[in-house]
Amino acid sequence: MELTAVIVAVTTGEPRILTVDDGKALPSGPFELGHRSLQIGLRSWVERQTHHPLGYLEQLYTFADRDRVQQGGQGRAISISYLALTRENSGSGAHQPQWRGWYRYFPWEDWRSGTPSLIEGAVAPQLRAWTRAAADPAARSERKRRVELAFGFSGQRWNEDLVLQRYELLYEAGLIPEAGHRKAVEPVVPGQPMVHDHRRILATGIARLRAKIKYRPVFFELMPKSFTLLQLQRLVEALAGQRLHKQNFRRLIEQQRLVEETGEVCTDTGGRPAKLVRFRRDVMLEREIAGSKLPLSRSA
Amino acid sequence: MELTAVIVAVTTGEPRILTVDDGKALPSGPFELGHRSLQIGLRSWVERQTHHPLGYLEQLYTFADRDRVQQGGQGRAISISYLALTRENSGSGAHQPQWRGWYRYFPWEDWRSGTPSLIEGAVAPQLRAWTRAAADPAARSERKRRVELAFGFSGQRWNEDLVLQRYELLYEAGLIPEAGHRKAVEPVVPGQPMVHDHRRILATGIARLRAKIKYRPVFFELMPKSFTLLQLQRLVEALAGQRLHKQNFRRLIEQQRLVEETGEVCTDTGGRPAKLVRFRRDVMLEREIAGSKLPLSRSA
DNA sequence: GATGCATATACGCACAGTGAGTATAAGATA
DNA sequence: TATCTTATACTCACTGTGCGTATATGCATC
Repeated sequence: MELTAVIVAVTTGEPRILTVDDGKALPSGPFELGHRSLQIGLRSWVERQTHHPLGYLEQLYTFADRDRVQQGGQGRAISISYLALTRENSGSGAHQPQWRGWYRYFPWEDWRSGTPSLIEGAVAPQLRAWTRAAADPAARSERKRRVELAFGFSGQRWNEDLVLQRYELLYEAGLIPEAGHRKAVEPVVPGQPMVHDHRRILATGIARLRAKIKYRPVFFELMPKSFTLLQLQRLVEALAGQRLHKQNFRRLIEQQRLVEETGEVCTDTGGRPAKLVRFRRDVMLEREIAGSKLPLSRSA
Repeated sequence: MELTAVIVAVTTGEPRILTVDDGKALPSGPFELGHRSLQIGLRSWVERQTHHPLGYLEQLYTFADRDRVQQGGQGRAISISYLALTRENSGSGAHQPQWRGWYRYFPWEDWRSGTPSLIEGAVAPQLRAWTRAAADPAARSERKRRVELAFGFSGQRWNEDLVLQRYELLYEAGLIPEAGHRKAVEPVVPGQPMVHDHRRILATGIARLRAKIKYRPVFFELMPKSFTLLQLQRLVEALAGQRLHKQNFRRLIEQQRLVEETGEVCTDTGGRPAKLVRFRRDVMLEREIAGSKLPLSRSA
């Protein structure tokens, strides 16, 4: 049994993850520690690695497929993955794990400066070729539908949450080196590979985080104690891979009363100094009871 | 390694789960089947049990705590739990698993006929006593806050999604028999216990399902081929444990174009016959790209 | 067969949330 | 001082949603 962790921090506007083996793997290992629960063991392990208190920890998924061969060969290898949010702290030393920007692994996921050029340059044509290569018309239209849905070709908006679906489509289409397709000259989509299914686990983590920030303000775990609203916006944009509307972002944060002013200002913003704010920890919990999208009946 | 499944069906307006051991346990077992993935193995196993195709299957959570002692004593016992949606089919035979209404295990979760009486009768007073029994004022106010949040005392709306939080609070307060608190005469809250942590797994499943129906129409997996809108509403109400506003529910379903008319009507409704509708499978996939709650910037 | 009952279906209205734009404030810098 | 840059305030339109009223259409009953 093995744990794998997607440990996220955002530094200088870039979302990064903690990696080992020169960026080719996520930190993982057999965590047969003496702790009462996996969660607690993982938490202390991550805190030793990052020298930062771990704000948020969440289980992602458990893989236990037969392809995952266990060392020793008896039974299935089980891999439990976690998502953790923290802040980067340059742990020195040669054998320290390293922080890497996550868009290096998924360059097609960063839409902050508009549509990434590799979408039209590499992804779209190769996915279209894969679509055409389907065996029968039914499979072809099914592929077409999935591609259009996940990548927003044909007009739909790009949905930043579908990270995993997009990765799996590319994988299925043989455009991901990890798929290990036979053809030697197989063209692949840019993006650094990882060992085993680590890039898939990372995609799961990014997708989960992107979905989560919409209904729970977990992003505060990634911020310093005090910050400006623009810094917060840049962080959310970094995670979502999308530009946000500045005025509306402020309104959202303010009307939810997520922050309070510290009284100080930050003058190194270039223009008018911005007020520094801090996160109101107490609302984190209030937010929990938020809304439902069911048409509830209060009276009857 | 063990799999545990929360298998849900809704019959005659009651959400039910497949149980074994006279309702005291969820179906589970060491699934060392020859299948490629756990998912596939579990799917075929459930389909054999229910004689129905399994519409929806989702991993819930993996427990691997030290308290869970493995038979044989080596290492942790790992338990992977799944949520499955299907339709009930009375499998005959004496040793067949049995369907049980899930509110038998969580009577405080059914608000369809107003606030359950056991909330004011048993839950609230005992939770208040537990709150008062905290060691210091800080712990007391923390308990108070958590209780008010989860159970909506002090004015907030009842949030039907917080099934797990409520169960864990009651557990922590010693009001759940499974907690195995020392005191022999410990008063407990009504609700049938289960073996091990099965009731906790069930709570996880209910919570996940209640959250899911808000942004993905999974409830169609639980319906027959054709149905009336009121039947669909009753099913959603059964899952959510809440009454819904009829006109708004219809509007919601219609404007999302989730169903189409079959042309037939159902006359055994009592009053004016209702049109029969069927689910439009194709929108299931469109729905995926739905909305984001981030203040996106489309132009800039 | 007229009447009432029960359910289905249609429509209207108020209000909150949200996408998007314009305008003003306040510091830095040439 | 003029200009640039960023911060902050305000407006407006549109949509989603909670909730109520009105109408349609079958059935049971007298």
